[in-house]
Amino acid sequence: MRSSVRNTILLYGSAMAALFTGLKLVEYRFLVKDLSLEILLGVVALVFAAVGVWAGRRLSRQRIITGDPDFRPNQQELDRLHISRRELEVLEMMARGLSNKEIADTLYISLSTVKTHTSNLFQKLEAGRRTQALRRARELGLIP
Amino acid sequence: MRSSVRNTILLYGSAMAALFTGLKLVEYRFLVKDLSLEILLGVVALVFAAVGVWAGRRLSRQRIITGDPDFRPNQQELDRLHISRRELEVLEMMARGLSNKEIADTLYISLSTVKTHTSNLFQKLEAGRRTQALRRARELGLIP
DNA sequence: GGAAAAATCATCCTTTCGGCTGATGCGAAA
DNA sequence: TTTCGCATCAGCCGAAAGGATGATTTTTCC
Repeated sequence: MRSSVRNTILLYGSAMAALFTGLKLVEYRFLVKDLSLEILLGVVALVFAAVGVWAGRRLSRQRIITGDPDFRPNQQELDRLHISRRELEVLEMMARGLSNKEIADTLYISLSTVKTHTSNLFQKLEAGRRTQALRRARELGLIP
Repeated sequence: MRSSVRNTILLYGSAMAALFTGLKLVEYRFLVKDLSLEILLGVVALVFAAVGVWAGRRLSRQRIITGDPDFRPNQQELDRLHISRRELEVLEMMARGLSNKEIADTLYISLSTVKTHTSNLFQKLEAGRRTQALRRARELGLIP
């Protein structure tokens, strides 16, 4: 697991533990009667669930559908050019008009990583900028 | 005629007149025998012809073929969006992967003018960057 | 288990892009 | 003659893109 992801999980785990401990202390210290134990646990459960959903999505980094479900990239050209699965994902995002930052946010990776992928793509497609890369990718049948 | 174009023609005209006058002076002053009059006139003719070709292209600013001779842009959409002839030309250049500077050099206009056209195109196509504009233009059938 | 490929991330720097604002001239139509 | 659309041009500024260089970790395959 990438260090930044691990750090994020550790950070959130610690934060959750601190929050839970704090709530427990509040419960013991003041013994608030109209806020029952069930409600407290419900709040904690909600917060944990939300964080879990976010962490789960980040860990899985599911592939975003490009919007043309019937299109299949030319596997032969992909193999010939040695375009990896991740590079193709970034290429599809570019084809949708996304900026590098938007691609990073969508795929839950850093801006630096996106720039590495786009730079590698430019080399493989013999392009110097994204409009050229997209034109060539379409000619080769890599994107719709 | 734009002031910059007029200035260019005046500049070249003056330069040509000065060159011709200078050659005439050289001819009278030294009477170089091994360089006949015919050769001098030939050199002058070549220079003038080259400049004339360049000036002629610049004045006419002929439309550059995009490379898909069978494609016809959707005239209905062009009219509906009020995309002018020049804006369409710039759009086609963008679709070929050219930078703004390259478009300016190709169409013999300034970088500022290209930026004005691309900005207007973005507004009409409801895009914020050229990859979005190109995607939308293709969807509307404005470019191949 | 080890090697290679893939994926990830960072930093620095230059160039390009794009928004904003402002401007002038030409040609056609009213 | 005036108005309007189009084409042209400029400058400033911040953001984004892209090249170069370097690095570590994970995944895959032998």
